[in-house]
Amino acid sequence: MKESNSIFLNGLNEAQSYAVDHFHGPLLVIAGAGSGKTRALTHRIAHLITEYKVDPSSILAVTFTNKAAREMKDRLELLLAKRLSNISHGKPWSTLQVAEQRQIRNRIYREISRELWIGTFHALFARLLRFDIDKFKDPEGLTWTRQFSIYDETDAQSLIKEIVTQDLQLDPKRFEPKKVRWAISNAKNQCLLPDDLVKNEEGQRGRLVAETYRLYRKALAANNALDFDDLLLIPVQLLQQNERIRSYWHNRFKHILVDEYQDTNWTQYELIKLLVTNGKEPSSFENWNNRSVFVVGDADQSIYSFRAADFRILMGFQKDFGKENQDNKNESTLVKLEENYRSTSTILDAANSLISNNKERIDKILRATRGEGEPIKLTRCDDEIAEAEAVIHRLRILDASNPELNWGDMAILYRTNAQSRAIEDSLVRWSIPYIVVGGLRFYDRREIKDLLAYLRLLINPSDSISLLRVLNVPKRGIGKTTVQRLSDAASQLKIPLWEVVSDPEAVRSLAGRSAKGLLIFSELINELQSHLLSSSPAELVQLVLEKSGYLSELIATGTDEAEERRRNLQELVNAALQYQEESEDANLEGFLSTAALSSDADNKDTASNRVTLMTLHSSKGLEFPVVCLVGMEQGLFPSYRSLDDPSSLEEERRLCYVGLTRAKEKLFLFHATERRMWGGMREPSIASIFLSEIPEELVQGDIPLSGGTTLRREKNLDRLTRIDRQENKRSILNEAENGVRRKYSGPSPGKKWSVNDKVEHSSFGEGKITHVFGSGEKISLAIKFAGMGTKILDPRLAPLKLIDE
DNA sequence: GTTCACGTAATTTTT
DNA sequence: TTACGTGAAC
Repeated sequence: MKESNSIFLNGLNEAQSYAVDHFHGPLLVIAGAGSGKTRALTHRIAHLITEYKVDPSSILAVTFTNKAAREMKDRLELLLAKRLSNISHGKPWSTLQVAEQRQIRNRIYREISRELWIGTFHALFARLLRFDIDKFKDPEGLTWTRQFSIYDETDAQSLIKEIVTQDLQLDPKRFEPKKVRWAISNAKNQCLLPDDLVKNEEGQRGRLVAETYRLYRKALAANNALDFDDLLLIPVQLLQQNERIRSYWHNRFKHILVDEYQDTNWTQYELIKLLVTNGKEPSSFENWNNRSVFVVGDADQSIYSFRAADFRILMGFQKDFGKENQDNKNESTLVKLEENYRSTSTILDAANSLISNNKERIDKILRATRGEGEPIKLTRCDDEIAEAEAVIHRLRILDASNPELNWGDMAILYRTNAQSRAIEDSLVRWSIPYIVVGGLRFYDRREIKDLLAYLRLLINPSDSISLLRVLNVPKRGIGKTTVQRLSDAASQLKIPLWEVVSDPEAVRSLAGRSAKGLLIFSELINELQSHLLSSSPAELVQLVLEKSGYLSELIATGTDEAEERRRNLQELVNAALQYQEESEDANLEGFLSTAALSSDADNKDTASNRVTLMTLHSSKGLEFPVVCLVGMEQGLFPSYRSLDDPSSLEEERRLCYVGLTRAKEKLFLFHATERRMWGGMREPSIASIFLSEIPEELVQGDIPLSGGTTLRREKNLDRLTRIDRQENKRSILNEAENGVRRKYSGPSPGKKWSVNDKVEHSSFGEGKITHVFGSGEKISLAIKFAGMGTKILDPRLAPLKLIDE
């Protein structure tokens, strides 16, 4: 069946090759950071199609982000195009004319990539539901149609708030909608229904959460809407209850690949199981002919347990799927990719050492394939402003002294989004181009959400959340009291709000003087609906913009802000056009799904040469030659919520591991001794425990930098600093040398604390100093206490005594 | 019905 | 420090 010497096995190491060539049955690939995981995935798909003659439409590949999906598609297309170029033109891809290349790409698209299902769990199963949700039979009789809306977090929360205040008549201050929403989301991600929650939950509060969950589900159905979690949970229920549909998808998807398997939750796991075994117990599932499930992950990079991900699913993979099969066929179900092609050995040693402090993990190491590189540099700063300046200082030195490095090669990573602000200020001051990933999503801008709400309402008039959003936008003189009266009527009659709004009789009798606006509105919607079948998504966006009066209102306002909004809306038309180009059967439902499920990180264009700012979470799967990791402080990273919970602390440590392993060449760590949390309050902070878990010999320490006070004075000298920037690069380099020299010229006055000293703490007992951070006034110590682990303490405050030997 | 001003709460991480 | 929700004035 298989031709030997597949070109897709060339250039792979033994483990990668084994993974790519695996055909029948389950396989778990433990893939450390930078071990060529995406390479294995794309080569495998190409190999399955070309060597094992697998039909592309029977392949399902699940990624964690849309961006990863796109990258996988692109790389796969290129692999296949190169092969086809050799076969059909007899020459390498790079020597082909542009027209020939395009011709090949088109052919690959038509015959292969169009057929593949590659995407996130949410996107793929939303697609499945667009086929089959009308066949779903809910035990409580709830129904949805294929035109369902997808609610984002805000929509979901307002629905829950309505239930809490209106239906349950509870005080939203005591029974917070946000927390309830979180509890419900958690339940859904563990495959639990309201009834399961009733059984599990003890006490008043738990029962209220379960009741809210039940009502929320009912409300979603009434709006013909699903939240993100439903996109996974409803398919599970549907596949469990409907044997015909289950068999169809089971027979269709013969080869399933899951990336970032450590971050799957139990609902996603259930989906995989249903598709792979057609609902049978996985351990007794035998029929692996021409069928595989191939999961790739790294338990050390599991960072989404707050979203109900559970890396024990990864740890249990071998036990779950076909243990007997393994014995019968003498086939191993595990392969480890441990050779790292990304980072210097210094960076890897640091990461390996850090992660070895975790107890719960699969044993695995990263073997370096590259040179030692430079030491990691650690900088202590006075506060977050000084920290930002120190980071920028670093980047400027690099820019000046390494011609091959571009701004686009550098990334600044942080624990929380709020930390970006101080850094952005500094970047602006030094006129360094940058991009913040993961801030406000394009699709979350007010004007965009307004327009999308119109579109959602057009295809799904039951969607009252969308209706309420646009009913009086732009202003039509429809106020709160009118809306309340109409809503009351709708809920008494148990019909969607739209049916009241669109009934002229009802409007006249209920609305009084806002009747006119309401009539205009329902006429508008009716007219727009008449274009639904004949117009493309982009045309519909344009139509809504014009006919609703949204555009003319913005033009009339004439402010800069209105102009910005107008531009964004134009961008939405472009987004719709792009969607139409990219998808075969473009329709409005599809466009709205794409909009709902896209994230800011997906839109990051790697082409532009800018410094990247993002959270550690969004950095997963990426790599940069230069990485700056800021805010390495107890309470910030690790987050204060994890400080007294060992398993959350382990998750924070994994997050740190992810951060460190993003760096290819140069890694810089920063922490501040004082940080403005919110408002004007400054809070002292001590170095992160993670810093003490990186071997000291890999780190070149502390360059003292001028503090916040000096910088604030400098703000007035903005012009001067700009001039400074124009100066030749040597001055910047001198500055750097000075910085380093300062470190060595000033021996620490707090000399009495040094590494390996034995100390006694009044409550922790005897310990040994493993790290000294800073010096003089700003000193803190990492001390390893017997049986207590390592603590970071400020010796000026902590009851510590030096023990002489 | 609309607008504006004031008070209060918030900071983990995201499909 | 900002962003949001509430309430009272227009």
